[in-house]
Amino acid sequence: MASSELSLILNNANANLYPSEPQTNLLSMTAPMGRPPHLSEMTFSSNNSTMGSWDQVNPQMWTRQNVLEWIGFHVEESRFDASLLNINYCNMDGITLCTISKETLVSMFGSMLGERLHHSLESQRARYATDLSDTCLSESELDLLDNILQNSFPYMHGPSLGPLLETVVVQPSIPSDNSENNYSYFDEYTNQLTPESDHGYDSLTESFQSSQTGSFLNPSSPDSNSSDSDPEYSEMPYSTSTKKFVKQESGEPKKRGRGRPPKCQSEGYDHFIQAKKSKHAPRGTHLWEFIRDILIHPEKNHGLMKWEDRRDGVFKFLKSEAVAQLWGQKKKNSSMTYEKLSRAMRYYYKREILERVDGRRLVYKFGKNSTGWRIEETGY
DNA sequence: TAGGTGTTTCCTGTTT
DNA sequence: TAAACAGGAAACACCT
Repeated sequence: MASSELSLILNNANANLYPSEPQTNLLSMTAPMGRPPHLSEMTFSSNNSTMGSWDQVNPQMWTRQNVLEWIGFHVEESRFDASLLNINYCNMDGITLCTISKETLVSMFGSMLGERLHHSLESQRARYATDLSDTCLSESELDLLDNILQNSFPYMHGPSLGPLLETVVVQPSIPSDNSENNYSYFDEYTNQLTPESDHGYDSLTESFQSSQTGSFLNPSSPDSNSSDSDPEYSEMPYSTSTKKFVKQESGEPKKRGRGRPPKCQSEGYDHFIQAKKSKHAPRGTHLWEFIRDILIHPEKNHGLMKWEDRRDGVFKFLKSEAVAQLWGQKKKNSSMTYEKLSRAMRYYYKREILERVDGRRLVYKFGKNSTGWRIEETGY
């Protein structure tokens, strides 16, 4: 099932995994290093009480900046004493925000501001509430988001928190059928992974902007196997579906030919191409490096992958589709699946970047041409 | 601009 | 029966 929010979560994850560009600071931080700044130590720079870009976006699509901007707007509007707030409560993205109940908002921001925020949030959501009937998160996604929330608000305990995920809905624009979307595992990843891994891929902002333009409309969804009659395609705003392209070409849906079909030239697709070209992925970050980076930070990968034999470089995918989605987000490709990822992995056999591990599913081994994963290299 | 590289996409068939 | 594996084929995007 589609999930632009999960896509955003992935963007966040990738932005944190591979922070390539400085984020636009909405806040001027004056707090000393080493501790999270209190809200009173910051100045909202959202044009003082003017609505920011958040007003133009579905709350579920808000970035952390959008959320901060939104909170800042209401702090200003209500002349609320910002010193009473904790910045930790403001550090969330839209999807997380939308899972929070009114009671929780009140407990976080106080009755006055909390209620105001809740009211504003509901209003905003109502503005963008379209066809949410079939876009609820799957149970596993809810579980995963629950984890996200636990990670995001570790300081919030007790019954007041309530069932935060009850209200989670997702948008239909970016199909992503994977049930293992546990991407905010990386929410706290900031600057944790190997610095070399930052090769100028995505920034959160750009990922978000691109997704806003429809750049990531998903041409196929992994679990559906995307049959030609998949109604999802006909509802896509832009004709980015390769299958659709084939259909249009031949008139009658038939077996498509081998290989990657040429992409269509619709206006939407031009936009897509533009977005991609303007933010190309430079060399340096390869799939195997991406995999390696997840592996060499076991304390952060939260069960996506694990070492089977650290010394020999044998590892296993625990959440294969989640890893694939994460990789897809990194490459701005929302239709990435484990099947495709694994094909790319298999090409590494020839180059001896990976070695085959026979008889074991989801298990691979680094080959002699891979680097940076050995204990001697990483130091741990 | 052409060629190389590294995927990405899709496929059929096989194995677990 | 589904998921994963295997590998051919071709397209695509980026780099040199």
